[in-house]
Amino acid sequence: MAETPPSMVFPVRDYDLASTLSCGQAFRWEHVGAATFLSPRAAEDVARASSPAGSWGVSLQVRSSGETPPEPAAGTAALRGSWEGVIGSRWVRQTANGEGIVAETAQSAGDWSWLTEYLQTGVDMAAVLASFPDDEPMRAATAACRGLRLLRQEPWECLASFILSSTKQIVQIRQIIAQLCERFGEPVAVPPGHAPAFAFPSAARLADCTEAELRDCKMGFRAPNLRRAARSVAARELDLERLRLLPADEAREALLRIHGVGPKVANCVLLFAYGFQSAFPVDVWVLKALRQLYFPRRRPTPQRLRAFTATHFGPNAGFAQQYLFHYIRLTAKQSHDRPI
DNA sequence: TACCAGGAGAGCG
DNA sequence: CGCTCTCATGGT
Repeated sequence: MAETPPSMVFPVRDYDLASTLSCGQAFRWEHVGAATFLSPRAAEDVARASSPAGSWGVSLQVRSSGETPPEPAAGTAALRGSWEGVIGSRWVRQTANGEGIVAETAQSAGDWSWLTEYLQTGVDMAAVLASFPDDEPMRAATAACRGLRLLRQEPWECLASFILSSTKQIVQIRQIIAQLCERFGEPVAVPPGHAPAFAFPSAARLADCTEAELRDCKMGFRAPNLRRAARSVAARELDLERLRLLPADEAREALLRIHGVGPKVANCVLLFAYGFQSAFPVDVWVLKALRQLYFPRRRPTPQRLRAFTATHFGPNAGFAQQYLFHYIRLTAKQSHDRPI
């Protein structure tokens, strides 16, 4: 008898799975629309607590000073449907229902700590939100992006991904990484009949690639940077695990020594892989948000801006940054969809 | 068609 | 420090 594929329900509130998996922290999650489930049990898990969209995540306490009643943030992706991807060497499908997240794998899932760690389901969002500055921009951002979370990713995949991210649109980063995984990643177990899936290629594997092979994945001038980083990790000149033990500033220094890693990419890795909550990546979008929301009339010098981001947003500045990032992109999209 | 994208590095004043 | 130019590719 074939045993039923593993599935599990994680009860968690204030978790917008769609926004979190698609907002540009990680680049491999695919939305698959209506879920087709491996097992009746998983389908049951999803259906059991399924509820109308409006009642999802209602427990959150943040709202913009007595204005709108709590309802799903405008612009967030549909609650229905699933997200498929690979974490480490495990294929996984995730579906949000009314009470939490239903996860399915293709093979033994062990104790699922690999998934709860990745999703950071144990984070107390009320505490995080309470630590944000009480100003209008943050009120607006947290109200619009309710349930947005930070993932905790594997350092090499995160570093490599963000080396590839510079001056690229998110859709394009996804394409590059998809090709990289398909060509150089180890295949992982998938459900019967499912399209093949691949792990993110190891540093050792990418270190063996020629620059031309990497350029074939359309990464352009980023190819030599990725290759050098891969060789450095593979040769144990750079120990990414060691960085976990360091203070944030020392870990940042180590990352900045990598060719192709500047302040923005270093902060992304500090935040998305190592969980240094103070890291505050400033990309073109966050820069736009900061100027528009906090410095509407004058143009702050880079130095002034650095001082501001280092002090204004508190101990969870990185979290605040992700809310600003998502918020400014939502409003940009909306104004594009429906010009005034 | 132009402009821009989750930048970084090198050269310059 | 702050400015500018280049790098490769494709989306909007």
